[in-house]
Amino acid sequence: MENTPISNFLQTIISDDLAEGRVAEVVTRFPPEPNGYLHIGHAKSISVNFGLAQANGGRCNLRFDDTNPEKESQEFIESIQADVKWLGYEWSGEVRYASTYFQQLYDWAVFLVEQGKAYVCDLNAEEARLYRGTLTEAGKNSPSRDRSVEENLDLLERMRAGEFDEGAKVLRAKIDMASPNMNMRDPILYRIRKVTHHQTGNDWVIYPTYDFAHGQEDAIEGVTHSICTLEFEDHRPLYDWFIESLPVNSRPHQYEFGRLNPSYTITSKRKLKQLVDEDVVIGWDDPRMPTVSGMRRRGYSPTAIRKFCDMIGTTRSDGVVDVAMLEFAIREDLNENAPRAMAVLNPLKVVLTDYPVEQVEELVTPCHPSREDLGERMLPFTRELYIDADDFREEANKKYKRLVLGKRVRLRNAYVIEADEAIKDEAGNIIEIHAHTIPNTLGENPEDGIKPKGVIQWVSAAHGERAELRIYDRLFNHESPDKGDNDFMDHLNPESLSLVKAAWVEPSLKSAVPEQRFQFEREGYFVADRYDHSSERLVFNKTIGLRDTWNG
RNA sequence: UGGGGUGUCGCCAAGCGGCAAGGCACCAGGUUUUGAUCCUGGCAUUCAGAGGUUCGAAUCCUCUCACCCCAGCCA
Repeated sequence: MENTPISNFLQTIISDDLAEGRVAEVVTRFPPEPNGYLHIGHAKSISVNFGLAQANGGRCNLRFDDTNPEKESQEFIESIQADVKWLGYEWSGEVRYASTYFQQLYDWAVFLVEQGKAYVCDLNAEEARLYRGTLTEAGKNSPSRDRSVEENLDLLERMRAGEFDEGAKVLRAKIDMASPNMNMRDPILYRIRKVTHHQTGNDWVIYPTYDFAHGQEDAIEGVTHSICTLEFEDHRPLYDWFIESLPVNSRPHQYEFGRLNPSYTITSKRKLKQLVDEDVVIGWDDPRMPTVSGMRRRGYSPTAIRKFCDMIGTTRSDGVVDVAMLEFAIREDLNENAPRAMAVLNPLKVVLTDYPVEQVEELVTPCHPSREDLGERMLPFTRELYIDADDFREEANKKYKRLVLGKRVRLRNAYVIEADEAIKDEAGNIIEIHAHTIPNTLGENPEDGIKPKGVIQWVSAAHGERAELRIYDRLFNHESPDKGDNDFMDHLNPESLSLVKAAWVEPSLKSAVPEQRFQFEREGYFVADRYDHSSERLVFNKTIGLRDTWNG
């Protein structure tokens, strides 16, 4: 992958550290907890961490922060690895797990106890909350705070041995219950959880908390720049406290950046899970989901997602990014790289009355207007065709550039035709158009000088293929669905999915393979569904429409 | 109201004492067998606000205001 030059506050810090010799090699890490699928916000974190390592000749680890077995699973571990790979990144060495450091972490906990810097606390969760104080009032010391080192050592060992019930005891750091930073009020290092861990099985009944684990994991791996989001800023003093209190063999530093908030979307794992659990969407990889796997199924490319992350930059300010930028990124990639094809979503039959009944012309057409390397495909042209019902009107003003009775239009990549008659049923609905071709207009303008004003797509009625088209729109119709008093469930877009069960598409599409992307001309970008599409059943998902500046 | 942060065009974002990059969006033209693409031009006398320092401030100082995060044995 190309090393695009990055310029942001993190790169500045790294450049200085390298220049001053504070670090010899840049080591970062992407540390997801395997308790859900990756979403666009994670994609940004991945882009930041892997991107910085790449740009500075360093390395980036993939490390599962699996310190809370209750919420985690192997399913998520696998999906996360697949997503990172799909995005085009390669982690350094083997996949890491916080759980492989559990023994080291425990040894360090013992060390803190021996130093008189940690103690076993008997307060239950409710009591601990009361003792913690509030944002404006100092907390009170736990009655367990002054236990002897010997007693603490004994109790900790027995916690590990499973002698106590869940919640009965915790190990806490002895720092300062009056600290204005809540994280420093004797934070919890270990809690008792008698559950099977997806990696370590039943080896442990006590598990380290994020705070006690994260910085030490970084130190063990030699991470130099531990990059996370802004909400962890208050944890940095604690992160440093552990690193300075423990005999670790490297000195990582934590830096924070502002998390990504795209408009019209939510990125809370809890809320995304709710959408899945309540069947609002069909799963984590529903094409409407802002998950990496959802965007993949929707037709977004890794290139576009990475481009988007580069476009929005990395800063410490917290804002809402217009999804139009994401849409721009995917259009830019697909405009350049997606082969063109024709599809008719709302079919209206056209009979070319002057065209021989049995005749079939094989029109060889480029797959892309400027990319010759994308090849050609064959378009069969016949007497009966389908065009989109929206592309015909009995009468219209001059702004309308499609087919009108008595007027001409260009059939894309084929002839100019002129509409003669609209055939209607008893109810007055137009069911068929009779038209005729203008001679010698294949690749040429009409000889009489009367040029058609517009161009429309078409599919041969005799050769077209039926296809199911899934038309997606944004999942929410509110710019910030979950900000302030908003209940995101109140802002679901009822039209986020509409099915076109029987569109007509050009025959070349029969050979499309799952995940192949196309531009259906004048309609938008579509991708053959990753799971449901086959040559026997054509299924395409709409990724994004073409930019539309026509307000008529 | 304790602590930690952030405030530069509708949105994102450069800028780090010398006189406001860029992208998205938008608007106006041009090209065009996709009302797409592409091309050209427009789009902050002003940097949350008020004072101050300075020949000179978005950049330094002071105060004010707004918004975000923190009281999980979640991460």
